[in-house]
Amino acid sequence: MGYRGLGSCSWKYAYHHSLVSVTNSQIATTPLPSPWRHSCSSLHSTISKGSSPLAVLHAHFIKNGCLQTLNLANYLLTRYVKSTNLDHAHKLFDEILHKNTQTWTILISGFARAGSSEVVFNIFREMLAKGACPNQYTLSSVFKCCSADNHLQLGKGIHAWMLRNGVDADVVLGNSILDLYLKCRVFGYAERLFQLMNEVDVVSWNIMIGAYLRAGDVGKSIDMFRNMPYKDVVSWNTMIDGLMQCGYEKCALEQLYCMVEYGTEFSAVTFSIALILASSLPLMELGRQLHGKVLKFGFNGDGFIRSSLVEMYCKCGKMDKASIVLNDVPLDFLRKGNAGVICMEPKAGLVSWGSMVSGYIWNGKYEDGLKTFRLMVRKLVVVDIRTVTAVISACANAGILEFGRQIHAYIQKIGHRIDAYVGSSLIDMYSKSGSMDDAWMIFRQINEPNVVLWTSMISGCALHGQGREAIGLFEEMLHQGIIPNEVTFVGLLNACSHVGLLEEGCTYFRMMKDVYCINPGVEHYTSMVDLYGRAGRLIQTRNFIFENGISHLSSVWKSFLSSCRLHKNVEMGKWVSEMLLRVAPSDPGAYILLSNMCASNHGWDEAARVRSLMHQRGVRKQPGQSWIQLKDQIHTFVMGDRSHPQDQEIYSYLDTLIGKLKGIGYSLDVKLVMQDVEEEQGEVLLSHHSEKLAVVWHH
DNA sequence: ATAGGGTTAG
Repeated sequence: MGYRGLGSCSWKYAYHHSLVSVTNSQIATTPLPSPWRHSCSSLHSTISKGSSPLAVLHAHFIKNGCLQTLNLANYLLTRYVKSTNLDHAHKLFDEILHKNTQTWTILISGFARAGSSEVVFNIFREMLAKGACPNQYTLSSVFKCCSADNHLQLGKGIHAWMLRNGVDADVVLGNSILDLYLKCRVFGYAERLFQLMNEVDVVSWNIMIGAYLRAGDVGKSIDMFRNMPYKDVVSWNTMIDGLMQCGYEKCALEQLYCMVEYGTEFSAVTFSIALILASSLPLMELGRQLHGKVLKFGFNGDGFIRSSLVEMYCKCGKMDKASIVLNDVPLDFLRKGNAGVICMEPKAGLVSWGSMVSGYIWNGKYEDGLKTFRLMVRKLVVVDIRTVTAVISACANAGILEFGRQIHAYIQKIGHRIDAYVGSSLIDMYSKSGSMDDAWMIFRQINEPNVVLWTSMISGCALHGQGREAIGLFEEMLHQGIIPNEVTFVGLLNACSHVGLLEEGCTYFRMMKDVYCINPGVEHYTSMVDLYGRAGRLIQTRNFIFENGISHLSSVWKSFLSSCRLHKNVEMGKWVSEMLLRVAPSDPGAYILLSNMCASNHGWDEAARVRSLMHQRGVRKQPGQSWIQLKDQIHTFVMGDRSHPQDQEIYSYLDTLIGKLKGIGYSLDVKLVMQDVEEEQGEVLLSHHSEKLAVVWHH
């Protein structure tokens, strides 16, 4: 085992024979070396006194000069790495004077597993500089870091070096190179490598299929999935999860049933994925069956699965069931006295607590969410920052600023540093709820070159129509060497279109394609159509749509239609709405927009015809709602709503307010009402718009 | 030693 492939290569440093032979001694797999065994009993007393066993061993090695015995030193190094004590590992590493390939490799693979890519690259460079010869393990660790860090150049360089020197890669090493190329989206290279590899195993196929799914190429991945010679659990998991991520929930469910039929045993990951599937469909029945199996197979101690269960019940609206899962301590694990599981438990438990809090928010039960969060804080000392992040994100999407603020305060109280993750979700929350000052404060406070962080600030500016600020941020970001991604450009283009910065928008769109090689997605195209349309360049808009082959996207036509209305171009508007209805016959928005446009030109008959067509086709529109939060309570309003306990007061106050507004020259744009109602009635409907009701309640 | 699950932004 161990060293192969590189042994025969013409490694350019000559003195490697000795190193290579040492490499062949299999330190990590041999039983404890004898000096260690001798000192075992003497060590035992020291260890039991409470000092760290590894540190004691380390001290012992230094005292007896064992560190310069390579296999002993490597053994200790392995122990440090396995206990994820990387600082100590590095220190020990520096103390070892004569390192062999294995010494370097142990350290490199340790840091690679911890995700410290930069450290790995540095050690690897040092290793080459010292003339040590990397083996298959070393290289696959380095490749892993390359793919985690998107470091295509380095990976390519090493691969080229391997080819030049006739270094064979075994399957594992081949797979890590394959993974690198796929993670960096150079599919051509990956495909050629896949064909040229001497040996291809399940993992290779899984890597390929997973990559195609991530890229959204469902057809190709299904094709490969069918043709692969053997499928393991991971293959099925990858396929089911990927289909779900691509929005093919039904297909994913089908594959899940196929998997059962095929006879592949479920792993913990399968349960986790299947439960997420059940909550996104949502299929309560499937979820309950899965829950039964989870209990049967004893997977209920797994934090991921528990939180998926909680989330599933929350999404199905069964909060009581969710809270039962949450409070169900896995007694099995306690009884077995499985120390590892119990140690993991607080963290895993927190994941499900976080899901529970998010679940309450999802279901609009903010009070319960807050209560659960407080309980969580009281019961568990350490709060996992990741779950807190998810909760903040839920707050942002539900628009409950107060809750988010409390969590923010809590994070500061426990003294946790606000990193890019939490920061991004906080910025998102503050900007969505209108507190731009707070958003800026967080942004300035973090000062990290993180794309998501900058993107959330740019998007926040876009949301508030601060186009110039967004552009300023973007330029500053480029100046700092941060590479923008597709989401960054969504925010930036939106900012441009909101403010009507046509020139700038076009420049950035070109920059995105030409400089950053990002293929525009639906959002980018829609933004561009919006940009041209709002600027009144209707012909240009039409040309843009056909030139880019995006006439199948309903969002594009909807934006175009709004622009037609904005610039009162009825003729173009009619044509656009025909296109829209052809593309999206079951989208209520299409009918509303069209009927609105007819109505604003007094084409009441036509407007009514559109509406009846909509009813005929069974398309229904959800009425718009507005919320407002006062203290701990959320008040919900629908247009013309009379259900609020204090509706009398609200309406009379609203009428007084509108009377006053009219007195100072405010007029309601009756054209904005889509129905064929009398002018007067239209005014009433508009003035009782849900947002107005909510605002009035506030006073 | 290589692949798979839930921290952030549209």
